[in-house]
Amino acid sequence: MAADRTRTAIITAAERLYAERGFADVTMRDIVAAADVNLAAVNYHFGSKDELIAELFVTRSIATNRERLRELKAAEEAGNGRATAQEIFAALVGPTLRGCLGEAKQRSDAARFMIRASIESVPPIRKIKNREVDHLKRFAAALRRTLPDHDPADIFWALHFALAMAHQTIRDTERLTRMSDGLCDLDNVQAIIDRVVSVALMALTGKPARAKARA
Amino acid sequence: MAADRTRTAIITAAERLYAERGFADVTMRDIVAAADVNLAAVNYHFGSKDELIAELFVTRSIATNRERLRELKAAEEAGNGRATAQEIFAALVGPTLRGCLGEAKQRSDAARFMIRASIESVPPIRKIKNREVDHLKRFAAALRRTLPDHDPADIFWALHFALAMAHQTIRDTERLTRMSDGLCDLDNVQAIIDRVVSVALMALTGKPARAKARA
DNA sequence: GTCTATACCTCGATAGAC
DNA sequence: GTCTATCGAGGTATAGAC
Repeated sequence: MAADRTRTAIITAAERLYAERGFADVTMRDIVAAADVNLAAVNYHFGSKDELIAELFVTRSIATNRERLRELKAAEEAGNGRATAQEIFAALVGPTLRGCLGEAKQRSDAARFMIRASIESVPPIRKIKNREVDHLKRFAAALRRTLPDHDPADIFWALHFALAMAHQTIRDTERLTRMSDGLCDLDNVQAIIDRVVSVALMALTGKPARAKARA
Repeated sequence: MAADRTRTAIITAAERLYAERGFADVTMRDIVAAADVNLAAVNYHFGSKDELIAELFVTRSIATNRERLRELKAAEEAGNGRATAQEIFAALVGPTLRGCLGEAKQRSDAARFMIRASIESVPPIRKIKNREVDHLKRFAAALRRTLPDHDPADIFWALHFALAMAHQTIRDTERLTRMSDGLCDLDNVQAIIDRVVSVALMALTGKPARAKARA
């Protein structure tokens, strides 16, 4: 239990510092100072700096992925086993976008940490993302159930593009704001989700999205 | 001239090593050993490791941006001052995708370096990318000339999405391949450009792209 | 099993000789 | 311009206290 306290203190301090200052600027000595523990405690509990970062990222990723699957299941149950393509894309990009965009003031350390992870793409996190494939295959499978006549390759491309748009929007919020001189509204998260989903749908079907597929 | 030789040797060796092994695994001592120069030479000629990386990236970026603008101008001249939206998007994403995708064996160090830069997004390179805004505004301006009745915000969103799709395709080639079990063809670069452009167009106009706007 | 003090090694940077 | 020597910072490893 004393062990738990130290471990938790490290996790909390590390997530906060990385969220605030990014991965490049935070050293292990910074973290242990903030957590008020000994330098060697990080290696004892996590093995290495990279494994600490990996654990932080995995914890938050699991939460996001769970929320994605929850939305997917809910849509499938509401549709008697078939979600609409629109709902599937929304389940994929909605949780991430809702977590990372919106009013900056009230953002949690967890949300800001995930934004950093997206922007800075440090080696331990890259390795984990490469294993995200199985999770994505579930959304591909859902789309194939809904659109059995579609070319499977087009389905994968559409998923790939949906993720691309969502992640780049999180990553390059600032560039989009500056390029558009503030014209692109990045506070209305639902509007952004709708936009990404609608483009992903068009990528898939070659047609503009109908406003509402099901009430 | 002796100075030039040293400087060039460092640049060549650094680009090759970064291309081969990524930024995280290559130290300055690796670079100077490969270039057969003294350790202090890097700091003398470039100031710091980060400035060396920045110079490598800027050099290659300028080449890409020049090619983008060349394509844009060519299309505008062919269209008497107005390029089609299709041509504008193609000018934006074509040079990058042609440089970074396609047959892996014949990829130059320069191309592989740019792929690494895209994937690993190391601090000095992030800083430079943030100044890319002026370049993008030229493409926004071209689109506004071609589509004067469109909502400007939609134009910026479409440009943002086009870049997102292109960069993610370069960055996550492997994930897309694995997710689709090899079904998505990443060797046919022109087909990928067409796909990205067509989705960007739909994002902009809300309609599927016509096959050829102008012969 | 948990934690601490401390030493080690690699890396980027720099001062000063040539 | 180039080189040697060395410094400080950062991540890691270990020996031993509790």
